[in-house]
Amino acid sequence: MTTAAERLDALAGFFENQAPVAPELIRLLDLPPDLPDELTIAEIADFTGLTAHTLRYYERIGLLQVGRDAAGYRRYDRQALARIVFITRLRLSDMPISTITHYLELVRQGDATAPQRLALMQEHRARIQRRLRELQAALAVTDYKITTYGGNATP
Amino acid sequence: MTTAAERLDALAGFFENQAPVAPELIRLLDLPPDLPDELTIAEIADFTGLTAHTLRYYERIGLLQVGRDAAGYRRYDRQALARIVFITRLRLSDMPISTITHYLELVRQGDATAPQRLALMQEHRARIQRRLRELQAALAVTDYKITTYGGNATP
DNA sequence: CTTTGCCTTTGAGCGCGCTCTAACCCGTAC
DNA sequence: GTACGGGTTAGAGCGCGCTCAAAGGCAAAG
Repeated sequence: MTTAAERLDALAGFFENQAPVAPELIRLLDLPPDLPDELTIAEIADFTGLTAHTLRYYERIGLLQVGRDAAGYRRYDRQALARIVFITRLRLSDMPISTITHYLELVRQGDATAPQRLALMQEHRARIQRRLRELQAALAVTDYKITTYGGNATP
Repeated sequence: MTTAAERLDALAGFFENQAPVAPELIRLLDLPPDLPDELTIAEIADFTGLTAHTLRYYERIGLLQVGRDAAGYRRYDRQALARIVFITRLRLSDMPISTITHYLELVRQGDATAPQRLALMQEHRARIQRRLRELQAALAVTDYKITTYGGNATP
């Protein structure tokens, strides 16, 4: 069994494809080959590492749309799963939920919004790169401290 | 004039030195050579990019101790400045304020706590590295999206 | 039939890190 | 003197992203 994080890696980037998730992806994702087409909230939570609470919250604020079965229970198909993974990836890079919502809204509006989506992603990439530089600077300070402690107990 | 961010880089890592800030650092930091020994809150805010509100807040929660002049105004010496920069660096790498407070408390307790401080920094370094990997994964997804938009307007 | 456990909804609560407000004080410029 | 642009305090408020609680429904196991 892989970890939730590894599975996220495997699925990320594919949420917009209308085509069904490719078989090799399913293998990568460690899904049982006889995986039902629809997953429960508990399975999605287990798979992605999000809590069921968070998944319901995402739906409540309009970040996600999920169907229901006869009993009123949520049913997630493979595309929903891929979308959740994509959202998770954006969240992990600190994209605000409002921006993700906006992005997905653009997707729903169709091809005409592609340039805006591109711009949004480029801006996000720049932000990530700034953040990477910040973190590397912080890492340097931390390493400096660690080295100092290693060589000399006096701060 | 350098930016606040560049000045932060120059000062980071030196807060614990009891020695006065070295002259070459002062040059790096773009401080006027006749810099008074004590700075006002507005100067510190300008220098670090923090707001005066935030500086007061940090002091209120015990993260910082700052002296007062005759009129009751805060006066920051060079060591205080270096400490603020160090704190800022840790904050930028998402160290919780409570952990920074704890770390500075250990520093105040003296050399005996060096091993604990070392451990704390090592743990923090590991966290930063995890975060760097996460961000790089997110960057890959973002780049995938950008490439897709570049090659083909259809998502 | 009842227990058990997971599901549903709405709404409230929370932890973090600021950020702002109100009421007041200080020192320089006119 | 008085206006003005700083500073001071204690305390309240806020935005974000969850997280939990209450009250109840569904279905398989015993």
